[in-house]
Amino acid sequence: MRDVMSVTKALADEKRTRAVMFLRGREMCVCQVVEMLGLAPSTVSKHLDILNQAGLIESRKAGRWVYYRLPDTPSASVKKVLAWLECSLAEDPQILRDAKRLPAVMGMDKEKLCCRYRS
Amino acid sequence: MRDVMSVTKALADEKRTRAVMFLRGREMCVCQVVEMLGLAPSTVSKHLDILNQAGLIESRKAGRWVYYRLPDTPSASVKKVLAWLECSLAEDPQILRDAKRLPAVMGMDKEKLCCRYRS
DNA sequence: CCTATACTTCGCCAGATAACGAAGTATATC
DNA sequence: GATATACTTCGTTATCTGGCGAAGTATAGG
Repeated sequence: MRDVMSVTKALADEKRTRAVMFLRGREMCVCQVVEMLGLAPSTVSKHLDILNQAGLIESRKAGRWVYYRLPDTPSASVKKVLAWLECSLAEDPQILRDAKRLPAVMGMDKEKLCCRYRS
Repeated sequence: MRDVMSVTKALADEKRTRAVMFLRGREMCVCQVVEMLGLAPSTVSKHLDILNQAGLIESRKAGRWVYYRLPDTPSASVKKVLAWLECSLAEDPQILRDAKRLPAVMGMDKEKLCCRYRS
């Protein structure tokens, strides 16, 4: 029960669900997610932690950066719920907007990107 | 997005998720759900409304009683999420406890059951 | 070392949510 | 009709949650 509830609660926030969706197929550091969601770094960090605790994403530390991605070997339960999101949100306008914007954010110079949220 | 969020928010509460689970394969009136969850009728009514709005259950009015059940023809999305719950919670202790108690509650005289929450 | 920086943790605040009982609605029964 | 009853709606309260900025942690580079 606790595992399932941690997943449903994690996904019961639009920003977190969007984050899961744009982590499909790529790694992102926190500041890239910050740029995509337009939230404060501390807020994004918390969101990512909640998704991580639910097993919906995992993290990798590389120097100063922390990269988040979908789990390499998700549990059967997580795999199913990700597949559900995938097909239920495939044509969602917000998700499509995010997907369209994603390449630009991924391509941005990290220096400029990370400095951005201090202005 | 709104549809998906209404589902995740509906399931982000343990009582509501339990309710979905014990509505599998049977209709229940509100007072039976009240008995199962141990909550006030007004609270249960609200929970059932939230599940209903998300398309996870539907209702049928019969005289003074309102019966709730899983949807006869769920959307593809709802069908998938119900299947996910089904398999992720199959062996959950709380769900098993509920399943064990369910027959007794279903077998109770409705008069006694519904009067119960006025004491 | 010392500074800069990428991220997290902490403390706080505003808004959302779950819970209840009381009041309201609708339907069966007398 | 009047009463009882099954449920819903409303109003209130306590708790949870999402948001921020400030302070803390850890790592790269001078």
